[in-house]
Formats: sequence, C-alpha cells, structure tokens
Amino acid sequence: MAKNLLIVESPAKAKTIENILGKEFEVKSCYGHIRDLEKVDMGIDIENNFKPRYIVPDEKQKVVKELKSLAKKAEEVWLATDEDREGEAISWHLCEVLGLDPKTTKRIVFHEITKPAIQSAIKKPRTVDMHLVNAQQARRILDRIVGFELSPVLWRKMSVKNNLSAGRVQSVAVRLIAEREREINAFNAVSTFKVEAEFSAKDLSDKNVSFTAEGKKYSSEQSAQVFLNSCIKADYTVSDIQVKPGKKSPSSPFTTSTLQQEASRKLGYSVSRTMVLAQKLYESGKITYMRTDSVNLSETAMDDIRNQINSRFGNNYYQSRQYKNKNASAQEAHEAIRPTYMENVTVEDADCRKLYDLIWKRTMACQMADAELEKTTAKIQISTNKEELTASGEVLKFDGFLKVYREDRDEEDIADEEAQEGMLPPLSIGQKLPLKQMKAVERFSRPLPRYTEASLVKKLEELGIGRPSTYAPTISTILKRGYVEKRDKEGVKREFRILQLKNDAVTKLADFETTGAEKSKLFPTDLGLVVTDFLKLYFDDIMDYNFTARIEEEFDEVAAGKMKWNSMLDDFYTPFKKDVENTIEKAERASGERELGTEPQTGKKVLARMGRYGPMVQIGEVNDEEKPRFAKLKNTQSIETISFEEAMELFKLPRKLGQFEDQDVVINIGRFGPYIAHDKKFYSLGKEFDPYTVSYDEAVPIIVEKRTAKEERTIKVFEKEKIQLLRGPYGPYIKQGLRNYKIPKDKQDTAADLSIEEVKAMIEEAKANPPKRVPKKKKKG
DNA sequence: CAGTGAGCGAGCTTCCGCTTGACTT
Repeated sequence: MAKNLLIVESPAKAKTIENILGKEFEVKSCYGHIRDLEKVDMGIDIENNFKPRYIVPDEKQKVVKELKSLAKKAEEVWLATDEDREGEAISWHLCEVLGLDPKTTKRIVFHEITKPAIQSAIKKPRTVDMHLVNAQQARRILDRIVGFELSPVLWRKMSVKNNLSAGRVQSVAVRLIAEREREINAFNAVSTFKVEAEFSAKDLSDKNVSFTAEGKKYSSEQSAQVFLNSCIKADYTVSDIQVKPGKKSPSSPFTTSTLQQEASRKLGYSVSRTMVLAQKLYESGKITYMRTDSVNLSETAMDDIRNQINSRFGNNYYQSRQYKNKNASAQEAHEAIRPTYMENVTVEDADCRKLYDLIWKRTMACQMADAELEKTTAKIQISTNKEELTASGEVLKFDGFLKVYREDRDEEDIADEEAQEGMLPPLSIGQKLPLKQMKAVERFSRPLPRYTEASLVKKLEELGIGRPSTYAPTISTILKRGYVEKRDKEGVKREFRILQLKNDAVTKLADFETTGAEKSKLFPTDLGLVVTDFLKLYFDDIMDYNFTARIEEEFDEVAAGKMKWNSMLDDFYTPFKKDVENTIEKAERASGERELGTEPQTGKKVLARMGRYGPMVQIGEVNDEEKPRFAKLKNTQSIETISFEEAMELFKLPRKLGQFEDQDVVINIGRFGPYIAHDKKFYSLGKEFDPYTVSYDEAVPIIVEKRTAKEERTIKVFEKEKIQLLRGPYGPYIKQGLRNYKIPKDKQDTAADLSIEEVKAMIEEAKANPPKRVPKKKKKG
C-alpha cells in the first residue's frame, strides 16, 4: 500500500504520472467533476444567498466510493486536478466528499506531464484556493439559473412543444447562425468589371510563356468598354520592376479549436469526429491532452522537436519559437496538442492516422524557420492611355516550415480579389510585350459564407463563449434541439459578362458560373429563428455577444477575492428574474407569423408560421367560419423566405391521380417523405419522383412493384391472430402488430410449416427473454 | 410509419463544464 494517494482528473494521466512518481504514490483519477447541483428547484437556495445543493450523481458513485476508501487508508492525499477554475472546484469537491480539510490538504498543479514538472510540483504544494472555487461556483450557478429559468419560458411561449432549451452558450451559438443567414438573405450582389491582360514573354530557356497582368476594376460595363476601346492598337511596355523579399511564418501549435478547424478544412472531419479520434490518440499515449486552449509547449517537447528538425532537415530549418495565446479567455491548464514523442511518425489505426499526421506536421512546423519569398511586381504602360497594368509573381527562395506544413484558410478569410501568385518570366524595364488578349470580366461581390461546425467554434472562441470540452457538445445540442441543421445547398447558375479585346477588336461575351452553393454548412431552422428572435426581444442581455465576456470579468474579480460570489450573483439575478416574470406575464405566443397575401378566389389570408408540428402555411384563419387549410413547408423552405406562389404550390397536395382497382390513388407528403396512398396502404415515393408532378402511369407500377415485393417477403399469414411470418434481411421472423420476434435458428428453414400454436409459443419465449436494450439514463436530482 | 394545427393541464423536459464508458443493432 502506497503512502500517498494522488488524484488527477483523467485516467490516462494517472497512469503516466504513476510511472513518473514510483512506488510511494498511488495515482487515481476522479473522471472530472464528482458532484453537481441537484435538479430539484434548480439545486439552488436562492433565498439563502444562492446556497448550492450538491449531490454525487449515480454514475459517479462508484468512483467516489473507491476514492473514499483509498483516501482513508492513505497517509497523505494530494489533489492534482487541472490548474483552472473547474479543476480547483473539483479539488474542493473532493475535499468535501472525502472528508479532507481544504485548509491543509496538499494541492499541486502542473501544466505538462513531464518528470521535471511533476517532481517540482510535488516540492511546492499549496492548498485549495477558495476564491477560485467560488468563482467556479458562481459560474456553475449562473449557468444553471439561466438554463433552468429560460428553458421553461420557451416551453410556455413557443408554439412548438418539443424539448426546447436555452442557455448562455447554446442560445448565442444559434444567434450567430441565425444572423448570418439573414445577412445572406438580405445581401445584394454588386458587380464590377476587372481588367486582366494576358501577355507573352520568353522564359529562361527561351520558350514563350504567357502571364497575366491586372488592371483597374470598373463599376459598369460601359466604363470597362471605354477603357478596352482605348487600348485598341496600343503598345505595352514594362515601365518598372520592383523586387521585394517576403516571408511567411508558421502558425502556433494546435489547441482544441484550431485542431477542429484544420481537421475540418483539410480532412473534412466534423468537430465531434475530430474529438473522438483525438481521444483515441490520447488514450493510446500518442498525443498530449486534446481539450486545451494553450499554445504552450513543454521544454522537453521543444528539445524533442528541435532534435527532429535538425536531424531530418538540418539546423537551418530550425527556429525556436514561443507562442503566446491571443485569447483572453484562455485558462491554459494544459499544453498545446502535440505528439508525445516526435520520433513517432505515424500510428497504426487508419482512422487516427490522418489526424495524427496533421498534429505531427503542425508541431514540427511551429519550430521551423520562416519561408522566404521574393515578390516581383512589374508595371506595364499602355501607349494609348494613362492607365497602368500590374503583373506580380512570387518565387519561393527557401521553403522553411512549408517543407512539412501549410495551413488552410477559411473561405471567409480569402478576399476574392486575391490573385494566385505564380511565377513571372524574367522581364526588363523598357521591354515591349505582345498582348495576347485583354478581358474585363464581371465579378460579383459575395456575402459571408454560412458557418461550418469548425468556423462556428472559431467564432465562439473569439467571443470567449464555451470551452474546449464543450465546443463539440454545444454543436450537438443545437442540432438535436432542431434550432440548426447541417446540410448542403445547391447553387444557382448566374450569367456574367465578359468584354474581350483581341486582334484589335472588342467583343462582348457571356459565361455562366454557379453561385451560392454550400456544402455541410449550418443553417438555422424556422424554430431556431423564432426562438432567437423571442430571446433577443425579452432577454437582450443574455443574448448579447459580450455577455459571457462581461461576466467572465466578474468571475475574475471573485477569483481575485475582490468580489463576493453571492453578491455578484444577486446583481445578475434580480433584474434577470424580473425579465423572466415580465416575459411570462406579457409575451405573446411566438410563431414567427408572416402574411404572404390573400387567396384570389376567396380573399382569405395566406399565412406562414410555426405550428405545433413545425413550419407551415395556412389559408384562412382559425376564427373564420370555414376551417383553415394547412400545408407543411418543405425541408429547404423557410417562413422568412417563402413566396406567395411557393406557398400556394404546397396546397396542391394531396393529389388524387385517379382510380386503380376501384381504389383512389393519392399522392401526399407525410412525416417520412412523399408517398402514394392506395387501398389503405402506403408506398413511399423515391427521390426520382416529384410528388407535385408524378403521373398516374408512373404511380401505378410503383404500387404493383412494392406490393409484389412485400408478398415475396411474406411466408405465411395468420389472419385471425394478426401474425405474419416474414422474410427479413437476417432471415425469417415473426411480426405481430408493430413488434418483431425471432424464430429459433433450427426452425428457420421450415418456417412455412409452423403452426399457429408453435408461433405463439415462440412469441412467449421471445417475450420471456427479451433482447437486452440500452438502459435509459436515470434522471435524478 | 404516412395525423396533426386551439387551449387546458397533468407530468415531463432544461443549463455548462469536467471526465470516459460499453447497452445494442
């Protein structure tokens, strides 16, 4: 039995540290927080100065029990949870639960899992910092109050009745997506005509090569035309050449957020996929901790990286760099994400390999030399007017870090006028250049792109909202609640004009481009838009992008001992509670209703709004004598953008196509997509058919085909008992009502011979031994 | 599997931030 018990948060860390500390120490993990606020009455006694009521959740009972018994036996307990607000609180909760005195129990911290770091930490233990703990309690309690007071307001005031929620982080995340969508919808593209001239010149091996020079942008076709006309029969002369050195520097090593962004851009991984793979790499000891906001590297790591660079590429490729975090909200309890050993070049698991490669390369690059460039800019004079053309080229003189890694950029950071700089042939001042052609090409301004999961994380991090451990779960939450959808959008074709000067004549051409196409982007749903508008109207403070930053400053004050945590909460709660009460009393039920027009035949109002089951359009109002007609919006349609014509189109369903075998053939769209209804049976309509145009002659064969397919699946039917024997993909099975039961393996071949008694016995048998199911999460507290 | 659309009220849901685990198809 070891004399000392040392507790950390992560079990993978526990193992490593135990190896470092040796026999004197038993190192255990508490798996994160061990207590939480109970759920009854928010778990907070607001009247009594916000006194929290903590419980140990069911899933933590086992760990806590084990730690308790180990703590009792140990001579000394060391609390080595992470050095940040949450980590400090975990240490305090451990004291409370294990019966340790927070005033005397040894609390140690380290930012890296290396021998020197841990050994020196052991030499200077401190005690739990109660100010920091109180800052965490304030954070926890505020989040609980916001979430548990706002969500019920939505349950009362939204026309949709599923499990809605609101919170300090998720509601602002949805707001970002909602506002971006509206910006895009309101965007008016402006076009300009950009002049590009193609010249030819001899390269070093005396071969003719062509290169492009750029001219001005003209705001109208007419002004571009005037310019091109003025260039007819002109001579072009190189008037100036500037050569300037340039450099590029590597990016800082990965944090959770930058890893998610690069894995998204380079590998197309979703934020959660990146985290699952990173977790695997971490657990198998391949990389350091993956939930971090720090760009710091340990000294051991720096040495390791330097040795690798020197031995692989030579020391001219090495440049020592210390990175500083730009983010004010960073808590830096860990290192940056890096390989544990740089000599480990790859990992076996194919899924993890790509991500590991990325981490390895980024880590190498961050300690490598700048890439050195030479930028050449040549000015070209036009003999017939005063304008000038500019040709620029870039030559890589020394690759430096680019040898291993090049960072991708977000769509929104790429300015559309930015040219891809290539090589220029050697040019000299006074050189005459033959023009191959000159064009003025119409280019449209573009709105900001919609968020990807990763670019949303980037934005949230910039705003200081959310933490490395919550980026992925936050995205899952807003998707699960139906506030946001991840999908593609087809672009639309757009014509653009080209004026071309060639062989001393200007001609007008046109071409097409696709615009507005999006892949795997986040779109707000109508529900997301309605909820966001509602919350903004009544809870402007919470929805403010700077709300988190503001309260973080107050948490810092609490942590510094300059402010009492409960009076801070009181300052927040008093006005907030008033807003909640006012909203419950005054706010109308929110439905995002929009009037689209009136039906010509009847003069009835046509409305788009949220209904109980989602966005819909309706003709007429509930108070009218006649009941209104309703129709569901299509997936890609929105209350905000649907036109009157599109709405009327939706009322063309259900369509009666005619009769087949004396029964109506009806087309409609249901919960699971378009279907054909015939003789009380339903046949889904494949994607290749449009329910609005599919014809009788197309529909009937589908009915016949699906019916025979079903018959072929049917082995036997017991009409009276409503039991069927069916052939499924895994062999024959019994179907009674909605439930399926298995047929024992030895009877499967002769299923057709089974009697009703035998089948009933099988059902009883199957009911007695039900297949094990996922245990539902117990709700407690 | 293919319905619905108003309002009432039972009884339910809900937050953010730490950590992994192991139901089954």
